[in-house]
Amino acid sequence: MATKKDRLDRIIQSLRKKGYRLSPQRLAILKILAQSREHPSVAQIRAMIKADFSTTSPATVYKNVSLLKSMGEVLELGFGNKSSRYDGYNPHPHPHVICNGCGRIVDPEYKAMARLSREISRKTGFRITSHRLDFFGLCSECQNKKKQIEK
Amino acid sequence: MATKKDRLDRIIQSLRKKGYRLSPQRLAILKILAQSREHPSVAQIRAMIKADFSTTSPATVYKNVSLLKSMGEVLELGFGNKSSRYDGYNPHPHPHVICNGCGRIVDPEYKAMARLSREISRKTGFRITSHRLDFFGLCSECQNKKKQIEK
DNA sequence: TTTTCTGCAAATGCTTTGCATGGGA
DNA sequence: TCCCATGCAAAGCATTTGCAGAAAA
Repeated sequence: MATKKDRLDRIIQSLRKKGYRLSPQRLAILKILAQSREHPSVAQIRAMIKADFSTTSPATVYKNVSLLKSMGEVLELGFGNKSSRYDGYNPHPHPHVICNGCGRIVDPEYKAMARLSREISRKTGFRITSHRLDFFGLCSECQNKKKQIEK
Repeated sequence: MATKKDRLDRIIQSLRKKGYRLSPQRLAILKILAQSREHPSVAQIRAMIKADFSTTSPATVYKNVSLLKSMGEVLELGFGNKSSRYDGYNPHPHPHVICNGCGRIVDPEYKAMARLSREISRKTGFRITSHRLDFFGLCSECQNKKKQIEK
């Protein structure tokens, strides 16, 4: 599947065009964000590159994530207390389903948000520019684990 | 309209039943949360009671909000960076429309979330227990202010 | 060589916790 | 009187910022 590589290349071109450099650390972070569907946190990104770059600081990861966010190449999913998760695979607003057990985040199929957004705009008078739709619950694995414990 | 008072009384009864006390500060915080539709932050609540209780600490407001949250009487709207906003008027999940200009939060009418939630559950295998739907944009007043500036 | 990037440490901002004092019931 | 609640101060955490040295281009 060429899509993932295309996405990575696109971001790399965009960085080059704007005069940013491609350090090995930046490239590693970039690959994770552009190619994984895991919606990783900064700590998770840091853990994933630890084998190759053991001294990479949280600050470096934060700075790179912020840069990509400001370029519109990464979507931040902030939560009240827990740390933010990042989506560089699909950086445009879309629904997320979040497991309260294991913390995994998946993308369900759902296409009707644009229509709903227009409806809300009409009802409230707001000019709506973005949205956020999250569902919280237990994934099937965590449901099973819970059943095991209850036995 | 008796609804607002009813809601306040209901919470007061619930607190009494559980052995919690009704300090004047707690009552003031409670009134704001149960009766206003402003979705205030802790800082805003503190500002609103300042005239009557000038020495009330943030900790006290946080403790009261947390207590009401744990009783299911207040809904917390957490954001990534900004401070949380609280809804004690309608503590059950419902859509919010948030102005990026002035920070106001309003409740649009929308009833179809239960159906959507079931659809997502079927598609993903999650057992969904809660959700969050936010729209971001500019309220009509902030749209007008923006136009004034652009002239 | 120039300028950006990294990574340490310090700073920030919201929220929570600990604890002595105050005050409902 | 008995505990719970308040409010100060300190601690916690995620994130941001400052800066000197490292390293892309």
